[in-house]
Amino acid sequence: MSGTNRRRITSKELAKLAGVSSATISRAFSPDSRIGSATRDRILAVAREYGYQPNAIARSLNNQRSRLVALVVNAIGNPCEAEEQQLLVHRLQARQLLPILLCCADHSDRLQLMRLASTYQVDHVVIFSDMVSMQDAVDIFHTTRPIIVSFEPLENEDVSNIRIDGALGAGEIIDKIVGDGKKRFAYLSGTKSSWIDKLRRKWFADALARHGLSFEAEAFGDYSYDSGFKEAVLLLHRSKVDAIICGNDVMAIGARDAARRVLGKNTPEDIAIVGQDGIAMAAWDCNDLTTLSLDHVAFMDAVVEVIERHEAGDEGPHSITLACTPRWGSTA
Amino acid sequence: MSGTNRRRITSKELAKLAGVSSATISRAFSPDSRIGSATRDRILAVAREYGYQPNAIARSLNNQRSRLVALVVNAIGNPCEAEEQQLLVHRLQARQLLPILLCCADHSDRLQLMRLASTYQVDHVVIFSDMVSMQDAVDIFHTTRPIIVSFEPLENEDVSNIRIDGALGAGEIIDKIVGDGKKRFAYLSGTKSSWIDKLRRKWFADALARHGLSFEAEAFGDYSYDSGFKEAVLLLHRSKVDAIICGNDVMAIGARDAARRVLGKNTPEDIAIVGQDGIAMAAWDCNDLTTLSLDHVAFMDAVVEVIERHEAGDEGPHSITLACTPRWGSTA
DNA sequence: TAGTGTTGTGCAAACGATTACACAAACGCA
DNA sequence: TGCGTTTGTGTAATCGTTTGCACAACACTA
Repeated sequence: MSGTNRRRITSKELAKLAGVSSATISRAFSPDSRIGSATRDRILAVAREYGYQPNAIARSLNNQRSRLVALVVNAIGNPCEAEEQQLLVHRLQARQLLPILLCCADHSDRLQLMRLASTYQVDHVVIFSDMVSMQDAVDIFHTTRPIIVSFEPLENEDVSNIRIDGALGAGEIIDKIVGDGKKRFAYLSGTKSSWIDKLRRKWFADALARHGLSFEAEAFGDYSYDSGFKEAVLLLHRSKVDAIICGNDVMAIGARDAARRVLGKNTPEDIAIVGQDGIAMAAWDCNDLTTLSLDHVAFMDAVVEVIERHEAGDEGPHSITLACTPRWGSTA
Repeated sequence: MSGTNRRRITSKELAKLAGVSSATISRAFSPDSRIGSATRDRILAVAREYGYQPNAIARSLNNQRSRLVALVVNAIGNPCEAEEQQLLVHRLQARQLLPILLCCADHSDRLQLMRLASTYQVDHVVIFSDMVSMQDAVDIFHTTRPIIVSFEPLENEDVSNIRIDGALGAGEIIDKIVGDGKKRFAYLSGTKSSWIDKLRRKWFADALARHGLSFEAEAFGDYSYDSGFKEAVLLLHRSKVDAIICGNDVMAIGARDAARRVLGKNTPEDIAIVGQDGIAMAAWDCNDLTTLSLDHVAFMDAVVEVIERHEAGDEGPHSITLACTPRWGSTA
């Protein structure tokens, strides 16, 4: 049991040791199957002694269920995704499902990566990344119904989705800032290409429109602190805005630091700064960010609920909508 | 090709369609195997047409290599681990290895989780978590030689390891702080049980000893901002320390906020605060933390190097040591 | 032209489990 | 006692690949 035995013992070998057939070994490890309880106990004892565990690969081949889940994400380093992934991974583990992580950073070949994962016959696929197209996901994982995290109703009826809607929350935030006397807004995007980012921007743009306002300036970062900092400096040098809505919290913190350090502007008096995501860090004393926040726990609960329905055989497609709500901090 | 076909086509079926045997299909997908290039091209064309990809589960069963890697971590939410994992996942993906994430947060049954992963016949195991004992890891993954990230030379000769040594760097930091006139030090631990934390503490304690000093106070958090904040408040209320060494950067930021907000003490004049890890956030303008920093890129390069040696058949065990160096910020 | 490689392909046996089917033993009941 | 049911176990097929072996076709060489 202790020490390294290079080879793992197989059910057939264990069968010989326990004086039964390999079928009986298998039954000893399946909770509800016809087997004498004395036999099962004996087998489990012998199995423990020799460190036997059924080979999940062989089992998957036979069952046609791998109990693997592909998680397609942009980046782990991004705190927002990290928080969500943490929650999701725990929920999966509790259900004896193992997550395979696919990280779609810019340089990697996302499609090839997804194809590779799909050859492992994953039982479920959760797409968090807005860098892969829905159609690609459906094509590549054509045996599982993917679960897509989206920000608008989907026209494709082959995917289940979790939809996130921040229109109302964005409205509340804009109302407050306009009420405080700010008039000149800028939007600092997370990426140029992301359709998620475009939608988030639209929530705020629509809210501004109701006040007869619109974004006077735009900038594009990459969701990182550094890009938030740099773009905010450029933005504030070239236009006289008094409010910046940022694509995520991390960029908002960067923008806040830039305003304070480079231009000597304080929040919320001189300039209002708003984030999006509602990561834990936003609530830290040194940040205390006003942000359009998503309840990550509810979010991941929703994902797991859809997974469970799929597991139960009800492939839907299912759709769940979650609303974002403001977190009021001292930056706006 | 587009649209959802529930069932995946098998090599035998494709063989029929292409007018060859399934063995030939297999050979078409193995880079160097005896097969006519005309046949291969034809098969690949037909395969593309029907969306065929060899089943990795079946292949793994036959090959005895799954190309799966188990990553045993404490938590993804922790920025330090997230940064490292991000780097590692990319490197694995580039080598067509897929990571399975095992998250050892407090409540989950770590051993059962590792046993589950081991049934998937993972080719490699990387243990980042100090919540699992080395012996458990070796026992459970007895067919692969685990790679352990450790902070001291290991006596167990069955594991490869990456050893992290911060003794020198800690010395530099302590020298500087003592040189600045500070005399009363506290250590704010990440956890009570972690042996990693104990070793990190020792680096600083040894350095203090060379100045004839020692830690006057201790506190225990859980590596989170909130715990850093809370414990620092308690610590500063019950003792008159003028320097706090923290178990990680996030706690250091919490402690800094607590000192500033609750007690009105500024760094580095009133109190010196030091972190450990060297996460990206430490360098943000709003933090500018002095911290004992590890080069995460070099760290993950080392992990991958060991994996590659194992893949090449040289199971070592291998050991690589990395040193931590100070990052000088404005908090100490 | 016969002899020797070399190439390309198919057959069939693994890989390590699960499970439908068959069958013997044990049991319940009239 | 005899029949029907339940219980426990074994046999063998199956899941979808890979690969050693055999063999035919072809290309060289002498």
